[in-house]
Amino acid sequence: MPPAPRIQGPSIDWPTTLNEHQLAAVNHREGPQLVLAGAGSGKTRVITYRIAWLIRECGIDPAAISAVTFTNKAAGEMRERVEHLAGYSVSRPFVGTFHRFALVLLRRFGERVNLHKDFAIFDTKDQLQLVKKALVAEELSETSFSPRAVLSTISGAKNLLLSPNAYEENASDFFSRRIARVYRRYQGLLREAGAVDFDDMLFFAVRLLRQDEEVLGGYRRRLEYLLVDEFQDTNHAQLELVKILGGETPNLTAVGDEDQGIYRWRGAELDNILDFERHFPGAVVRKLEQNYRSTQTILDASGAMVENNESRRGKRLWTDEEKGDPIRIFKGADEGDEARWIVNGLKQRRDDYDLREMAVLVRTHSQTRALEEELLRQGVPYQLIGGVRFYDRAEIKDLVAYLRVLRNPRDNHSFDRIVNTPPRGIGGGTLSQLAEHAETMGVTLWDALLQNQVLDSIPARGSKALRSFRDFMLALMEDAEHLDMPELLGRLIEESGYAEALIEKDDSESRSRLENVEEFRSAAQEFSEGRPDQSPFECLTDFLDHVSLTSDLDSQQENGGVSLMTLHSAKGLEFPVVVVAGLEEGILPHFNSQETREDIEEERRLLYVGMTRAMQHLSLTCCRRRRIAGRYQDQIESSFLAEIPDEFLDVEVSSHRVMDERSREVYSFFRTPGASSGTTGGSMPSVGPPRVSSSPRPTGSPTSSGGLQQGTQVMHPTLGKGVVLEVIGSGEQGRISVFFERWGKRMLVAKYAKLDVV
DNA sequence: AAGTCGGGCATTTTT
DNA sequence: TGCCCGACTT
Repeated sequence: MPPAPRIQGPSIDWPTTLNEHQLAAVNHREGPQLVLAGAGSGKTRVITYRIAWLIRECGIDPAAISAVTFTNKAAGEMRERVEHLAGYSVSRPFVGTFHRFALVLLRRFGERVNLHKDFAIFDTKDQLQLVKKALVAEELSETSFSPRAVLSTISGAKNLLLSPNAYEENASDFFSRRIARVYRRYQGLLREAGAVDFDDMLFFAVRLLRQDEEVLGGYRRRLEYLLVDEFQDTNHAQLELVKILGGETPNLTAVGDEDQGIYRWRGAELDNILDFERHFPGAVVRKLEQNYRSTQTILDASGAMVENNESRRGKRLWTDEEKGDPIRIFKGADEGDEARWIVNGLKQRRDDYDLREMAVLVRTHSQTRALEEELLRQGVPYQLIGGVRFYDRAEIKDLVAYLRVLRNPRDNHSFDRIVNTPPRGIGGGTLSQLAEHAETMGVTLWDALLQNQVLDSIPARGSKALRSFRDFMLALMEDAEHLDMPELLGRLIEESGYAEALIEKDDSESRSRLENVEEFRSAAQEFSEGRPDQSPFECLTDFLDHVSLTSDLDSQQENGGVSLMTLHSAKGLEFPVVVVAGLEEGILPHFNSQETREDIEEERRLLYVGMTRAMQHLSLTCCRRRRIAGRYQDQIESSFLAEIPDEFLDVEVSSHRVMDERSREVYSFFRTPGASSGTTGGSMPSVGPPRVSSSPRPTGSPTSSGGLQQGTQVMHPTLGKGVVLEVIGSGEQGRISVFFERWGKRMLVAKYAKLDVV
């Protein structure tokens, strides 16, 4: 419960609380401004103080201010700080995520863009299943159209605000024309189910504002000041949303750091921040370069590295604090050796730091295994951040699907999920008959289920099960009108046989599932208690929205251990002690992200984000050999390592030698006939100083498969050195199988292979 | 209709 | 090496 309304927060002495540049950004009056806020330069501070300043010093109505960010967590922290600084008042500024902003809009006016009144929000897993359904409907095979790839294409289209029609108009090749059809079908399935996906929320919000002058007018009149955090992560739709809301003369404060843009692969456009003045003419640009987090060594080292990026405006971070320790580099023998060194190092720091002040950052989740094993072995408590999310668990998704159907029985997708969960004798045969009836009648599965003549035409066993399913669902729907949510959930878990099925099984997994079910129920309880004057139905809608938009229901609880997480999830955090592990080619930069300059630059930013999380002590590690996907591979240290000047480094090379059967095999493979050059180098990474030339890639003219034969040594612009194993076919169909020393066997399409003979 | 086995396959993931 | 999906079995 909020405390009694009051207007004033604590008194603020602005000039002593903020540095000169922060103050200028906070005191900015009219028009657009871009605040380029380096890591640790106090960007959240600028946003929160600016809101407080507008309210307290300029007398702006809080309701005329909106601040949007990307994560619930950031929004929550910001809200808290704003309330503290600005004090409570009758109205409040909107502080939340882009998606929540759009959701508020669409819950009110969604019907004006043909959205279902009670639309559900489908998450990534729902989306993927829907894409699969769409592929089946379009008679396309999953082998040639990978659902994930199709989904990401659709998502990309939506981010660019391309409707299925618009996308189709731009689709020139065979592949994208097919995708256009899947996109259209996918969107149809969503509509049919009365649902939207994450991307739709932004898409339809923009569409609504574009086509409905009344709604837009209302927003423009009310909303005077807009603040956007993490502007480097905005995609086209979000930029458009900001532009529309801002109108001709946007009072926009955009805060961001192009060096920390790490979501390009998800549609974020760095150009939104790089070309800010073009998007918002007359914009004032300010830089925050004083850092309050790290030592000068960390700032200089990371700065020197990220300077290799072209896509940046450039800045130089400095601090009043001391120079600090050099950055420790460790080159291990393998991932076990690496983990051992890391854990030993953390243990040594235990005297000076709490374990929760330490973090190990990795590029991919799979890297955590070796680290976890070692932490476990040495008895060092740790917490894995961002593993399986609560709401992603099957049992939670089941219950959510039940609730969705209760709220909106048209939701075929959720219907599919629960109709036989737990197993109640409604198998594929019965279901496809029901679906057929629904199809011919042109109604939803649920509507078909209500028709007695439909059930009568289905064999007795199946129809009996369907009837009983229908009856308890009908009863629950009635309950949903007047029971509060915890009670409704209780009855649901009971009537559906969900609890019973789990209790009956009684293995360790079922028990933990049952626990999660209970946890879900108490989450519902807590939620509904917080809003006593809502009708049960409204409360249900809000709760489902909350579940969809919240990544971890019970935000990570602190267990006092070392934090283990990916570089992506480390953004926005800081730790006195940080280790970034796996600085190897193929890991960081990741092998799927080194096709283009933009790919590489994003990987470099990823490392930059990791390094700048560190306050006092930073270590970077790599190893000569690593098990990747179950196979040992020889590794080459990341070229990023060579971009950090030696003066900041303290390098240690592991004395452990690695030369077992398998690596010898690979080694000898490259010394066999044909490899006359005598450069044994290849598969054995150098142990010397980290000096890899920054442009080692000879790019010659691409060759056709002509001239290539088994045993030919070749060079690929990104995959590196390899040996041709086999040439298959020729011309359009030609394939070449190559064994790359770094990646192993790869099949390439001859036409595009870009191979040079060595 | 539901459980078991084996092949294919492996990023990052704020909402 | 382990997970997930699909085919196959009972």
